[in-house]
Amino acid sequence: MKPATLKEIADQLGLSVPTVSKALKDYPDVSKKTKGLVKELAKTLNYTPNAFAVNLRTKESKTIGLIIPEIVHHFFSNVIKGIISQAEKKGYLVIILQSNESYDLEKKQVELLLRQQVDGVIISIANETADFTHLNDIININKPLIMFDKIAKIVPCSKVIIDDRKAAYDATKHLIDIGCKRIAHFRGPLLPQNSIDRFLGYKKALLDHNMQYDSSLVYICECGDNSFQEGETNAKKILKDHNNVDGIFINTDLVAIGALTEFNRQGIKIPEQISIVGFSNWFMSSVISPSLTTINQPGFEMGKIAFKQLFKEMKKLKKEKKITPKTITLNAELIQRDSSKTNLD
Amino acid sequence: MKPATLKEIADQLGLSVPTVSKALKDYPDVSKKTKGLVKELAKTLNYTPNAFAVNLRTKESKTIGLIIPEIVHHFFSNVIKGIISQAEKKGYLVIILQSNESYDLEKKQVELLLRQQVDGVIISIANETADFTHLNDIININKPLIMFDKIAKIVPCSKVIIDDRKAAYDATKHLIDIGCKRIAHFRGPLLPQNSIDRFLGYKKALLDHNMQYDSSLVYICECGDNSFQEGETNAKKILKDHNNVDGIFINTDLVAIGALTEFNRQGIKIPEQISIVGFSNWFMSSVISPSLTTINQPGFEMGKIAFKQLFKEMKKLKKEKKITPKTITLNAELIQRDSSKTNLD
DNA sequence: GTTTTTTACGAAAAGGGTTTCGTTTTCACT
DNA sequence: AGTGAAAACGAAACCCTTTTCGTAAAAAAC
Repeated sequence: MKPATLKEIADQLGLSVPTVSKALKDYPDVSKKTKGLVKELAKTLNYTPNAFAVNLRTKESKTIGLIIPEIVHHFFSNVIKGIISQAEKKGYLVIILQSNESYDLEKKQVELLLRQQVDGVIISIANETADFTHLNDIININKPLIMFDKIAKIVPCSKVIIDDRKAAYDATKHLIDIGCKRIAHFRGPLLPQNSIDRFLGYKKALLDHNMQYDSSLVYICECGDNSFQEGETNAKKILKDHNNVDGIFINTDLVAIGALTEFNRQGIKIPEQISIVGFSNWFMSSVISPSLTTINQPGFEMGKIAFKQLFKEMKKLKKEKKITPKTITLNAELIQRDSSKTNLD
Repeated sequence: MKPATLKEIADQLGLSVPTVSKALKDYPDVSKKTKGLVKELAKTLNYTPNAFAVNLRTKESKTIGLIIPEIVHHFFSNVIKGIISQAEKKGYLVIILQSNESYDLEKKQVELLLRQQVDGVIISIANETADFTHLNDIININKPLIMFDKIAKIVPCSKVIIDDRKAAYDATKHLIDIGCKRIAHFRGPLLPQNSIDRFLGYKKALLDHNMQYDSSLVYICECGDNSFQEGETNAKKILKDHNNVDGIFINTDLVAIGALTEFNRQGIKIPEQISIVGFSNWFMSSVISPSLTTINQPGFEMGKIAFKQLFKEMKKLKKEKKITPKTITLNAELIQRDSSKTNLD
């Protein structure tokens, strides 16, 4: 059951290969009669063009690459879903790779994707990544690159993000509004832009409302594989070190849920004694008890928009040489739940 | 910055294209001196072979396809991770598509993958899928196919599964062992083999232990996008219809968590009044309260093994024509947590 | 010094399609 | 009948690499 080729169709009809090719693609210089014959035979032979040959000629693979730090992750899997759904509509397939938050892996994977001649790349960079030559390589061979969520400002490509600083500001302000007097922050790693921005938003909200910023109230989490445990650990630490904390803004939901679990275990009342606000709105957060106040990070939409932008740029690069990078900022709203009910009423 | 080709290297060194090609691949009929020159220039020009041309020649894409019903899903994202991690080791890339539990989409996606000439396919079929010609098509063009989790027994390909019937039997027996007298079952849709098997395991456990099987205690869930809501709905129903139920075995964790949430809301004590056992061991299940007793379904490992089997078959099909399908059954253990503590002590 | 073997390279075909350009055929118009 | 244009097709080049096979030059054997 070998797939049929143009040559076979041509031979059977006494035509040449180019004519058959053109007939199938409705070129104007093929007669209607011939087109009919060709298309009919193509159908009965179940002809599909050999993608390898087409790719070689057209220099397009109709495939894009996606690199993310972690697949088993509510936010990222939503992004994947958004990208795939949109890509499918436009006839593109998506190759997914996982960097495991490792710079070395990320670099290798970019090379892999370029070798496989993907038409474009979408990436959320690893926490470790501080050197961006592998990303600039993509841009230099004139392939479009889109960064989302964890981006690097220096890299001259389009980006899809939320306003992390504002969202963090809102989250912290919410804690202030409900009466928290001493607000801690579990921040993410030092490098990623989004964890920096969330920290800055937290800090600014404090200062804007005449509250003291105390660096000893800021705990760092790796936010990697064992985020949940980090939440538990830091919850223990904070109870020991700062028993007067009455609010915590936490960099990501999974850590927040870990902390919440530990507080529950120790009999600390949430939100009466400590209010908690997470970040990302994992599905889980609506289900645990108490349910978690958090920032909704629209993963599915980010994925869709990231692909749409990539598609635009792929199209544009066929005609022109340069594209002007664009940064798209999506809205991220606070979702108020039980972990931060006001104690002022 | 166009990538270098063999021709460019050949021209610069005054050699022919075939010689350069052979030099890079250490053919014995190229002198050491020439090899040295070629490899050096290849490095400075940053040569990488054009994948399109290689694919066309070798008829391999070093790419496999993966079709799953839903990406935002703890079990499936773990499978994806397992497959990708293993594929990367062997130099394969993975194209992921999502069927959304739709037969039509699944069919189209198989066609897409075949057109893109993937070297093999791994699939967990949609709930809707009852016709398997699209899958047999893959086998007929002599490409290896692996089914996992949601399989179809009729399709002559290798499969990676757990023993759903035994696992369900164990889950139900656990409920019997801790003293439940009237055990309900929230089952999955009617078609998928695994939801049938789980139902049969439930039934057999009842009969083996002299308990009456009552079909009115079996509720059907679609287990699709709104599994959680289905859990809530069915929990409400069962409270109205059968207020003497004291144990439920539920087809999947997400539904179980929905039910649990509803019971919590209505003040039903878990496990004192009703014991619950889920299926799959989502991460969430260990975190909610009470934590959920469940069956651990090893997604990551299933993914790894599925790819390993696919790899074996891809290798084998290069030499021989036929492969003999193999079914690999993994172990799935009961994880006992708080939603089913014994009330017999 | 001639024959045989080995070494080192290149020509050519193949893989399957796309696209440009030229050629033949057909038809319309004077 | 003669000219010009339009219609319908095919030759050839191209995309880049791989592999078989043939050949020339160099080395070894007699």
